[in-house]
Amino acid sequence: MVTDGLRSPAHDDGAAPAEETAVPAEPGSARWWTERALVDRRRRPRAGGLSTERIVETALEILREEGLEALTVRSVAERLGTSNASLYRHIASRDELIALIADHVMGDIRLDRTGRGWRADVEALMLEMRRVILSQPLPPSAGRSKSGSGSGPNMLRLVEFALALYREAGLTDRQAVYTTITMIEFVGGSTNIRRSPAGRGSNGVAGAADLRQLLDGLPADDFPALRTAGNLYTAASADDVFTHGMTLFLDGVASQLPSNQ
Amino acid sequence: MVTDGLRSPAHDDGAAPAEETAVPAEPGSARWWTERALVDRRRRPRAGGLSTERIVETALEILREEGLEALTVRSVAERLGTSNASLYRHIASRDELIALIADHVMGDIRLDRTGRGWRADVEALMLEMRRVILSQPLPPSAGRSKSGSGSGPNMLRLVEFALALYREAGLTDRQAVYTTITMIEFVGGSTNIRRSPAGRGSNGVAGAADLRQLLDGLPADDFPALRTAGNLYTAASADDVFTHGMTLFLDGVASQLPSNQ
DNA sequence: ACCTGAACACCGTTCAAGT
DNA sequence: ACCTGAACACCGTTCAAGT
Repeated sequence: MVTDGLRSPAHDDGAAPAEETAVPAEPGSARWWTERALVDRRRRPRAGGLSTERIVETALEILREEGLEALTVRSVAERLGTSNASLYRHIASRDELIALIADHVMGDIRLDRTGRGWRADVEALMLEMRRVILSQPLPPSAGRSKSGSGSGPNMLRLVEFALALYREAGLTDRQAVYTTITMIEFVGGSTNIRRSPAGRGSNGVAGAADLRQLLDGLPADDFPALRTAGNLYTAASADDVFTHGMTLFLDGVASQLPSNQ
Repeated sequence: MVTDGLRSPAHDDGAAPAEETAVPAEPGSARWWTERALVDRRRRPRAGGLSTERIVETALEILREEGLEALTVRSVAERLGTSNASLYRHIASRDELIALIADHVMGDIRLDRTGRGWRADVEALMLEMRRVILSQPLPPSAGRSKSGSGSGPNMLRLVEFALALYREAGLTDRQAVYTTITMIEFVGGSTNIRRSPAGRGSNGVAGAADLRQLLDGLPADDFPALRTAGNLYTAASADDVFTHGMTLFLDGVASQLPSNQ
């Protein structure tokens, strides 16, 4: 399954004189970011013309104002006052656009030390990550879910910051790497589900009544634990769950520090 | 933003005589599952006709054989030998189909006790969840990312099992609920990113060389931690990272047990 | 090198008409 | 109640032709 992304079932192996490009890099992957940096260098933008930057910012506007479904190549072009075909001079596909947006947004994450030790630093970082990811309107994992994700400049900057944090806290290089990746996955996972239908910043409480009703309709004897814990389950806010999960994570990290052994 | 899912910008408030339905429930939400259970009861299937079950199973075939992009309402209809319009007698939209698939797949998760204590039980459960989620071919969070997710019958069955596990381990009701949700989010998050371009069961090692090259091209002084930890970062396998994260999680849970205080 | 109108090959969904 | 052909209103992407 090498020609992923192509629609035609016909492969053209050997037809082209093999210009080293072989398989096109998947948007968001390490190779894609590498190749993109090279291509970007030989651009000759015109006065008042398009640019990747302008495209991404316009796309982000649409995303925030109208949601993911409204974000089409055509809608971006329209808002920019050009034809949709013009965008393909700067991005090769809609997937590329989304990969660019995903990393662009991560640039909003503030990377600050609190001065109150590693645990406070990590906690602040995780809350900040969550804040920014949730400020992204709709595609909970649109960009992040792609394979090889996390290779964009802003994600690398985040990884660098986190690695240093964990190393200074006392973890080994190996532990720091694994813990950093785990942290990123965990925060991402916490924003994937249990967001209320309304979207944005709501806490899941909105759907509590609906969930309550669903549980009430269940066969009484088949879900004893869910029955007794019912109210807690339906009313659990996403923020509280995140705080709890973060505590578990931090406790786990703490138990690996040399000072703890 | 109440008319989510509709394309027309025109609202028809007051036009319809308000048949209690108001806003249509979002596919995968608690209310949607509840309403669906009712509708399913008054079906009168014909001999050899369609059924939601057949549609979901056919869709899953396409998903496994050809990936998410190939899964269209039309392709499902074609494989079933009917017109695409016919499917709309059983599902109201493609989103509904995906929500049904997402929960259907969760039915493959085996819920067994190991007999070796809560920690072994939780570990087995998490590995089993991960196995099944990764066996789902491509939509890492297609169904799970929708708001209010986790209300399908198979997810409820999983939640029930996990709640009982944590309660018996010694957590309070509240802790058990929060820990269960955290666990589900964590496992989901671990399958969202860092899967190799090839898809399936690969461990991220596939893209190691590409990532290595990307790091080598970075400004030397800006990423010191990433530089020194570089090889570990590029070569980290998704399975090893998951195992590490699971250990952090389990250690965190252990520290909350009464026996630990 | 950049931009564009027009077209191609798809989508999901609806609806009137049939059984 | 169920099924369907045909159509509607979109998509992403390509390509020849322009500057």
